[in-house]
Amino acid sequence: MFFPCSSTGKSVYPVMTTTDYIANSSDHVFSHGDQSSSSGGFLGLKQNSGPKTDIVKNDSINGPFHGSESEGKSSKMKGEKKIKKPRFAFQTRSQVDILDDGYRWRKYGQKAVKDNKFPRSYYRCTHEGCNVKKQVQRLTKDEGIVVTTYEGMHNHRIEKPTDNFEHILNQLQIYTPF
DNA sequence: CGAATTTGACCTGCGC
DNA sequence: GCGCAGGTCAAATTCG
Repeated sequence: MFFPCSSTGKSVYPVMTTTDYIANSSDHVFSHGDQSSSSGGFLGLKQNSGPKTDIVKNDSINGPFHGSESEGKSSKMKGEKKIKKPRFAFQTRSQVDILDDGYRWRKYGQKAVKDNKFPRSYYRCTHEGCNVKKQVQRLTKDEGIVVTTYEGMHNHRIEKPTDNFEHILNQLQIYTPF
């Protein structure tokens, strides 16, 4: 296991899913045939079987995320929150929630969601000026799946040299039309 | 001792 | 207008 999360030998593999399902809350997106795991390693980017790799992301109108950072932190984040930031989610097959992707995340909240019995965790990138957020949620349907939703883009280099995962992220950025 | 996590309160958007 | 659901803050606590 050469993943950063080494300790627990989890298998992170396919990267895909848009953020549509989050906005529309349509569950059909989850019905991918995940049994295709272990198909040529974790790097499911090569949609060989055709199941995943649907990075489409729907940042709707606003186009690129220029306003991702610098949110109105005046008092309690009021106003100027109209622009929705582009978000995109991955589904990962993992036994642990903490998917260490090489960045340093600080947890700032945890909430129970209505449909899922598992709580959702909110993380924020600790890098100065990098307000990238992500949330991790485990599916009630099958707890082997963890959905990680990223919000925003890192404006700095990866902090932890994690072997080849940086390469994966690179590909991700290529796939994402930002 | 500083940084990260925990956890309940608080805020906001949305549907009724 | 109210209540619910989701998202964030911040004080206290734990961890390294």
